Amino acid sequence: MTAVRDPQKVSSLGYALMCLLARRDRSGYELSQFTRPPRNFLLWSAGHSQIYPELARLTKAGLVEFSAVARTNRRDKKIYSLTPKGRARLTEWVLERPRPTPFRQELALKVHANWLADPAQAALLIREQAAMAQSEIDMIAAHGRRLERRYGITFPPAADHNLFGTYANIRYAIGSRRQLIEWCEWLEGELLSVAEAPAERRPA
Amino acid sequence: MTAVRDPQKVSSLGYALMCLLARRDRSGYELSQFTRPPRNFLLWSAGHSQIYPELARLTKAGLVEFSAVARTNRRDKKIYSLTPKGRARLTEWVLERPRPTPFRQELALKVHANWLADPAQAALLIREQAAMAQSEIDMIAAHGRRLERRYGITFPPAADHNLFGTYANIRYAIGSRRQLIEWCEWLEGELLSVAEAPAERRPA
DNA sequence: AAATCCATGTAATTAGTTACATGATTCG
DNA sequence: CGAATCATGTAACTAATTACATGGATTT
Repeated sequence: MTAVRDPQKVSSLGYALMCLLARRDRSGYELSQFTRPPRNFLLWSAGHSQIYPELARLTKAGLVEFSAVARTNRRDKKIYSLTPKGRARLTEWVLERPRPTPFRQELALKVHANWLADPAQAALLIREQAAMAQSEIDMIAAHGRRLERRYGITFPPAADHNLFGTYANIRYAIGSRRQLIEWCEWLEGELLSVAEAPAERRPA
Repeated sequence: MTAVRDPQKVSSLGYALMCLLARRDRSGYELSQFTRPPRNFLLWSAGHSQIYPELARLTKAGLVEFSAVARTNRRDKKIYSLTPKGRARLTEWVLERPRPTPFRQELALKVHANWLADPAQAALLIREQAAMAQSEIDMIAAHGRRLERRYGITFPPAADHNLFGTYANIRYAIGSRRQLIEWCEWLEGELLSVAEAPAERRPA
């Protein structure tokens, strides 16, 4: 009675890879570039060690296939593509309700337990987070400009353009970081306001 | 050479539980209420099946301890509390850089692959997401009001108040959802603009 | 009477991370 | 000549989800 996983069931990561393959054929290595910085902020985070086995599963399920590209003195390169079956499944899936994202941010924990620490030092941590968010915005915006150049378009693209989804996700990624920065700035101000209070009025 | 995990190493979930116990002693069941809706948006998502083993690990590591409360006709209830060692560890940890949150939202994938679907139907999905975010905002705001009543305070609390971290996280949770709603509204508008275009101008 | 809450756990499986392993090419 | 990039994989482990299991008390 050892349960075996339904080989037709596709994980979120599987769909992420299929989303990319729907646009164009790619190798596992190329796919892995989308799941790590700076592109990971737009789609799905994953390491390459998760991607290769997932591609094997998708292949077994008949949702993707690959052609081996032989190369002199090197291991074969596998170029994956969506099968018609894979495209059909992906197209259905796109309109289904996404599963809710579990909320797990260490920063929230540290803010929750903030009262244990010195406010001035906590403010420093928050300032650093804001700076990181800003540099991520810069990276993402630079990536957007690269795309505009490469495809000879200007953002925003029409909503039925191939790259519209990517643009929408860039917009989201930047917007959510701006919101984070605003929050950090408010938080830093609050923390500094108690940190700056005369020492006699604060507990040792 | 089978590697065994360092019993002193604490997972993020472990710190989440310690954060809660730093405020007051609680049972495993009570802790689990914080890690699922509606409170999960403020701290850390987890199921109870993850919490009970984690409490056992923290106990073994000497970071928390419990006193069994005997109850007639019922299984003992365990009330956990932070040990001095646990409090020290938590206090150090609060000021350390949080690990980056991996980005994994199915919605982003569906938006990426949006061009495969009918824009009018995609717009519906997006509208639904915005509505969900709004009802989450309402739940979180209601939770905030409950806290104000229960502790006889008015938000915002002073930055050195016990509940300041909770308030800050409520603010973040609401702000990020507002930002999501704005994005959804923009996105819906864009999708409808191509959906409403005369049929002759769109591909079948 | 049924559903939900209180309360605590374990088992099985899937998902994700970190480390190990290999080897050519290209760039500075 | 050393580092980064291209390229593909496996092994070991940690984290998270889903399902199984139990049972009294309270609410509808």
